[in-house]
Amino acid sequence: MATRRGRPRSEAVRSAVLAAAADLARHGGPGAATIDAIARRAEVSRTTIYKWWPSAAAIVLEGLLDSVRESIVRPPGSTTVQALIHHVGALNAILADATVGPLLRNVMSAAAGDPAIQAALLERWIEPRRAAVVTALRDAVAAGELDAGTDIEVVVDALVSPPYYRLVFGMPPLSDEAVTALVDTVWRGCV
Amino acid sequence: MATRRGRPRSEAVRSAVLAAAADLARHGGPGAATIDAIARRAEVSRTTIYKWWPSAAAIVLEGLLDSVRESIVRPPGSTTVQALIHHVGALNAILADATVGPLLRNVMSAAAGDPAIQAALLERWIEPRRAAVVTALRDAVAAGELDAGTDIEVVVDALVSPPYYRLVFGMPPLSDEAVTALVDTVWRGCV
Amino acid sequence: MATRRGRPRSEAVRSAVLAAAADLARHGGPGAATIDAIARRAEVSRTTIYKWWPSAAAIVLEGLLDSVRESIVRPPGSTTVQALIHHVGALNAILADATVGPLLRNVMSAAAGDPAIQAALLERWIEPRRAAVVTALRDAVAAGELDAGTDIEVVVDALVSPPYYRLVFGMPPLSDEAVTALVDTVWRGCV
Amino acid sequence: MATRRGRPRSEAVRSAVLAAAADLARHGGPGAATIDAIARRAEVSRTTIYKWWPSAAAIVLEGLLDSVRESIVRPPGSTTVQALIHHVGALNAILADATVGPLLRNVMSAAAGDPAIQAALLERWIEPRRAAVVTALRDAVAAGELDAGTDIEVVVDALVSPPYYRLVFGMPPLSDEAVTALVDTVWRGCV
DNA sequence: TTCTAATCGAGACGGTACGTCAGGTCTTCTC
DNA sequence: GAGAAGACCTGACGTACCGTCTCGATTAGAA
Repeated sequence: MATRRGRPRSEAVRSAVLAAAADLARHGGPGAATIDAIARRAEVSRTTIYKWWPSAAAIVLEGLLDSVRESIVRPPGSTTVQALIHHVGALNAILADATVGPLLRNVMSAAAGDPAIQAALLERWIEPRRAAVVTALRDAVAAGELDAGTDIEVVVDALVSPPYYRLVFGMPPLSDEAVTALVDTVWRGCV
Repeated sequence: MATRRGRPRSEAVRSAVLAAAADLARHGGPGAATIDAIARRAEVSRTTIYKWWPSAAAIVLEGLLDSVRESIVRPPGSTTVQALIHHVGALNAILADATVGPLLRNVMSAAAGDPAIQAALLERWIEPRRAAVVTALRDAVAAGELDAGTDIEVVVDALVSPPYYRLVFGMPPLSDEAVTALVDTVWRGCV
Repeated sequence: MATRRGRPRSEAVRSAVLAAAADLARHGGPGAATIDAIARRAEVSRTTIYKWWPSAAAIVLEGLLDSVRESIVRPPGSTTVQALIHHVGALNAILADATVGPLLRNVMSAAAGDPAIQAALLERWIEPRRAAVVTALRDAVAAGELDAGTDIEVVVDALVSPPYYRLVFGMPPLSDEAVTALVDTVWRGCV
Repeated sequence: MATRRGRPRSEAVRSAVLAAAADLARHGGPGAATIDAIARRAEVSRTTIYKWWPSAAAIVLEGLLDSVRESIVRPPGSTTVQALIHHVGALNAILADATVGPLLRNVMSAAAGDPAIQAALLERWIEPRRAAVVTALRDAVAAGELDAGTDIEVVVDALVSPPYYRLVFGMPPLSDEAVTALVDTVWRGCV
C-alpha cells in the first residue's frame, strides 16, 4: 500500500489546538473559544486550523469526545437497578465535572445554530450513551423484570435528561442520593 | 401626580423590534438574530435598540415571555395525575411549537455565554413553571396521596426535563401518549 | 412698542454655554467641544443650544469674539512704525495667549468645513484687524511717508500672517524682538 | 536575502485609497473624507484601511505628499531675489492649485486635533520647504548680500506665511505681481 | 540527490457585527 | 414662548472575528 506523499500531518498541532480550545471554552465560556483565540493560544496558524476543522465548536467537540473516550460500562454481576444507578450516576458525574461540563455546554449551545454540530453531538455523544441504557432495559424486559409494554424511550428520557437539564439551566447538579432516588422512582413506576 | 417628562417611549418601536427578533430567531436560528439584522428588519435604529436591550438574546427572551404569558393552570376538579399530565403535556406542546420552540432554543443557547440571560431564563421561565408542579406535588403529599419522604425536586426533574432534552438535542418531541406514560410511570414510582 | 411675549431668553444659559465651550475647546482641542459635551458641562439642554447656535464652532467663535472685544487701538502720538509694532505685537500676543490661541485655532479648523464659520471668521475677526493696519498705512501714504505705489494688501499680509502661520503649524510664537524685526524689515522695504 | 513572507501588500489598494481620499477631500471638504466614505469609494474594506492608516487625515496627507513630491529647486544662475521670487511663486501656485490647496487645507484643519498629523505636517511639508528658503538666505549672507545680523527665521516667515494665511481664511490667492512685490519689499528691507 | 506533494506559517484582504458617540429632529411637559 | 427632558434616526467610529487568498518555509516519500 502506498504511504501518503508529502509532509505528514503534525500531531503536535492537533493536540495543541484541542488543548487550547478546551482551555478557552472552559474558562471564558463560548465566545472565548474563537478560531483566532485558539490559534493564538496554540501558536498555530489560523490557516492550518481552517484546513482541519470547520468551526470552533467542532474543535471543542472533538476535544470533548477525545477526553471522554471510555464509555460507561455495566458493572459485572449488577442487578438492573444497580446498573441504572451506576449509569445515571456516572453520566451525572461527567456533566457535573468542572472540566467536561462547560465544554459540553458550549457544544450544546453551538449546536443550536450549526446542524453539523447538532448531528455530530447526537450521533457521537447522545446515542452511544442512550444505547447502553436501552440495552439494560431491554435485557430487563427479556428477563421478565419489566413489563413488555414499557415505553423504553420514555423511561430513558426520564432517567438521563435531568442531568442535562440542570447543566443547561445552571442549576446545581444532582447529588448521589438524588440520582438513586430518581432511578428508584422510575424503576418502581415501571415494574 | 407627576406625569412623565419628555417624549414618551414608542410602543410601535418595541413591538416591531420584538417581532423582528422573533422572526429572525425562528428562521435562520441564532446568529441570524443579530442586533444589526433586527434593526434592519424592524426599521428601527440600532442606537434605540441599545438603549432598551443589552443584547439580542434579551430581545428574543422578552418576546418569548411576552408571547407565552398565560401560565399553565391546573384544570379544576382534576386529580393529581390528571393535573400533572396536563402540565407536562402543555409544557411539551409549548416546546414543540414551531414558533416558541426555536425561540427558547436560541435563548438557552445564548444563556451559555451570558449570565444575565441565564439568570433571567431561570427566574422568569423555569422557576414559575416548576413552582406549579411543586405545588401540585406538595398538595398530594398533604392529602396523603404521596409519601412524605418523596424528594419533590427529583420528581419534578423527571417530569419536566425530557421535553427540554429533546428540544435541545433536536430529537422529535414527545407524543401525547409518551407524556401520559411518563407521568404515569413517575407517579407510580412515587406512591 | 410691544415688548417680546413669553419667557425671555436666559442670559445665564448663554454665558454658561459659551464658558463651557471655551473650556472644552481650550483643553482637549477640537473634537472635545461637541454640542453634547457643551450641553453636559453647561447643564443646559441640547435642544436649547440648537435653538440658538448652528454648530459647536459657532459657539466657540461667539465666545472668542466676546472675550476679545476690545480692538487694537493705535497709541496716541505714535509714529507709523511704532503703531505697526504695537499692532503686530498685540496680535501676536493674542494668538500666543493660552486662552485665546487654542480657541481661534479650533475655529480656523472648523472653518475649513463650514462656509458660515469661514465667512463669520473673515468678517468679524480678520477684516476689523486688517482694517486698522490698512488705515495706518494709508495715513502714512497720505503723509508722504510711504510711496503711493505701495501694494498695501501685500504689506498687511507680510505683517499679520506670520503669527497665524506659527499658530496653525504649532511653531513657537514670535518673540517681541522678532515682531520688531519683522515690522522694521517690512517698513524699510516700503519706504 | 530574506524575501517577505505572506501575501504581499496590494499596491492597487493603496493607490485606490489615496485617490478616493483625495477626491473626497477636494470636493465636499473635510467631513466628507471619512474612513467609511473612502472605503466605499475605493471599494476597499474598512479593516484594511485601519491596518495601514491611523486616520482619514493621515491618508489625505500621504496622498498630498505623494502628489507633490518634487521639491522647489532654485533656478540655476539665478540671483537671490530671483530665487526667492521663484520659490514663493511656486509655493503660492501650489497652495492656489485647485487640487492641492483644498487637500492641504483639510490636513491643516485636522492637525488642530491630532498631534500626529501636526507633527507629520510640520516635518514633512513645512520644514523641507522652509529649509530651501533658509539656504538661499544663508548663501546671501555668506556672499555679503545680506547683513549678518538678519533674523532669517523672521524673513522666512514674512515670505512664506502669506500664501498659507490666504488659503486658510479663504481669501483670494496672491497674484504673481503680489508675490514679486512681497519678495521685493522684504528683500529691500533686509539689505 | 533531486523531485514532488503535502503541511505549516505569515500575512493581506473583504466582510459583518459589535458597542459607542455625536449630530440633528421631534414630541411632550414645565416654568 | 423659553427651556428641560428624553425618544428617535443617521452615520461614523475603531475593534474583533470570520473565511479566503497568496505567498514562502518545511518535511517527508518517490524518482
